[in-house]
Amino acid sequence: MKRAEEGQAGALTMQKIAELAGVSAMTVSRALKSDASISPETRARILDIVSRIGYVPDATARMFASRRSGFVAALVPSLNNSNFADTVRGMEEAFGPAGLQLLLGDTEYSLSREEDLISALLQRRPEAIVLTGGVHTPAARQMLAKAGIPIVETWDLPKAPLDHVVGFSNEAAGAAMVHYLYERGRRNIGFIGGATNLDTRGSERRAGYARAVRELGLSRSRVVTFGKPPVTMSQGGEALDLMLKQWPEVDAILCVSDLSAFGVLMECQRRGVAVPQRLAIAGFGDFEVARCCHPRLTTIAVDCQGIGRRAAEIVLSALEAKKSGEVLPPETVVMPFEVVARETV
Amino acid sequence: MKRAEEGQAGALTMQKIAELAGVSAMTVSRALKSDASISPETRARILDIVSRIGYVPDATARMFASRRSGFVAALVPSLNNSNFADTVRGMEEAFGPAGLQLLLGDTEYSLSREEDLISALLQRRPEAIVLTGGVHTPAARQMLAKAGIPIVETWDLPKAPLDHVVGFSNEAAGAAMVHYLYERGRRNIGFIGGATNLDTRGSERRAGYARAVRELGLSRSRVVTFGKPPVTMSQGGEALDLMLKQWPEVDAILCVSDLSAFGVLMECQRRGVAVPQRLAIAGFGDFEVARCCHPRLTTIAVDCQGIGRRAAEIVLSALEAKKSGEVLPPETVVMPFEVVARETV
DNA sequence: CGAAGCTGTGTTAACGATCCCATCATGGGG
DNA sequence: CCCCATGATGGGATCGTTAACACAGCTTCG
Repeated sequence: MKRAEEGQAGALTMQKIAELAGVSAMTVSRALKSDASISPETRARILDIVSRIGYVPDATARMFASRRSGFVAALVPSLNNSNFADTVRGMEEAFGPAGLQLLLGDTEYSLSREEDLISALLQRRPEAIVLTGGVHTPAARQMLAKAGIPIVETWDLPKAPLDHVVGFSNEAAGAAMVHYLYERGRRNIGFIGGATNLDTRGSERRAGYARAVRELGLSRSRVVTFGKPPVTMSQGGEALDLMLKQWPEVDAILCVSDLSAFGVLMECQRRGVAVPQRLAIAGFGDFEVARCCHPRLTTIAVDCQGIGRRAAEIVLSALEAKKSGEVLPPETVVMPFEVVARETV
Repeated sequence: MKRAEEGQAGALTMQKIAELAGVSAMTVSRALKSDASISPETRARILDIVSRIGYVPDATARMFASRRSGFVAALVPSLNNSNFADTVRGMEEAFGPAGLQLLLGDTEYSLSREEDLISALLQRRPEAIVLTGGVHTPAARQMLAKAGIPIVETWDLPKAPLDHVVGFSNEAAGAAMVHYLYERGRRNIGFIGGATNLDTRGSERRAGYARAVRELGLSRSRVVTFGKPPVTMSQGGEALDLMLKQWPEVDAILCVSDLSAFGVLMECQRRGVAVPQRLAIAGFGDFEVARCCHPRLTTIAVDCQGIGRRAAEIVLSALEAKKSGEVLPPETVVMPFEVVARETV
């Protein structure tokens, strides 16, 4: 019964096509590959039959026979974040045409969840894996090393990379924004970010803030941490309250992301705090909301999609090299970031 | 060389484990399944060896041998949209524990891209497929019917469902918001949405708007369409300009999503248009930005994550039924939506 | 003109797990 | 004491495709 239904599709196999075309299964297989040696006439005849009868090759069997899964695993802290979604899109753009399927995992900013996902995804024998960030559990590092596939860490510049890297220095970005605020005359600069170190990129930005404040000889650092990542817009607003209570003299706030910066901005409007006259606000990530809100948010722009695209290109060339037995030496691509001056500073 | 590296992991097979444990490969297989008939001692001994030596079963081979892929395909119009990202998260929460891996595809609001993705994903022999919306190309419908797997269409209530449905009436939602605006005394209500019919949910909402305007006997409908989906925040602002030029008397605007509504709101602030006194604004989707902006956006809330979770539950029960040869009758789950009154109306 | 190389195709043997059935103990009931 | 049900394990066959090699028929070139 169930068999019969599936029979239509399930029974269709290369062998059947081969019989219809009067060739061997192998020839059908060759007809479906672009680079195989087969006469144009035979290929045309087979492809015609294939399309007319609606045969779809079984990718599972192909993977199994060729020992190539056609998968690339990618882990992001959150899919519900336009920056990472852009990176995923960049990867898809490059992997799709190459016939590679992206296996996505959402770590929810948790290293242990990352470890679980790595172990689960490795069962699928991906041909490469793209990670976000440079911090992983020891078990995860071990599994990855043992997997023997190209690895790309993104969005960060790890001290001890596992393999390839496509990222930028979040620490430098944080410092750069402090310098920008300083240039614009701000002297009492605060920082709002997450309460944990789970978002390592956020922690790096905070470290950059602290370094710059020290370097510039500003009297003290004013840091309000709030909530687990991802830090929400609303939490930005709540953090502003704490910030103003503790350091009423603060005249500029650097936020871990545009989302929290937006929350701060809206809370300022509710309280009648003049932005940027009384308080300057800076974000990170150049989210759409930062370009559109009023006043427009000064922020740091990164080419998120470019990170994904570059990561994918590295994976593709590593896989290409692997065909001829080579192993590409680890490569680190440093992506630029840019302070985007708008209206909140 | 390359072989040698992979040798560590690649050479490990059930046969090896079986030899080490002094049993047959079949017994190792049983030890790794939870419901197989095997003695507790044997299982414990095998599992001990497995974990000590770090053997990871090859999911590809398992898929192939058991004719079960462990995949569920899911197509969304855009990953970079918090509503759909939430739906994906809802699915992941339900599929993960069930050992199913989500294969995600991003249709970019294009039916032909959806068709391509369906054809590509079907090669992976997913056990079920979750789609967004109820409109698909004829070729796509045919492929899906032929695949003989459970299908769930989400985020809409298709007239002719392919199989199961978890959605709500976008048309009714659009109409409901018009009625709400009417109750609040607005009589000159406009609509801002995308210029194409690619976003079928958006088109439905517009249809609901048009119907409600007619029903309420409002003099005319005022529709500004702008850009391809996804309609951005900035496009909302630009559309406001067109709206005010064409119909200066408009006193309320219903937007296809919170993102465009937010763009409208910000543009109002730049122009000094008082919201809601002079102009009421309503959005759709209850995005975080709607909850956090100032003034807070009146919108329509849907349980996006719940849609994903319910869709996954239906898939799981359909797969469960399939084991015993049954085919579940098509089920339609209507999710509620709710007008969330805030400060822009 | 024969050796060598190329092209197009077929044959065979995997790939690594699971399925189905057979087999062998073991123990309880007649 | 024997028979049969039950539980635990093993032995092949098998899933659909591709890799590797074989080979026939041509062309090319010394």
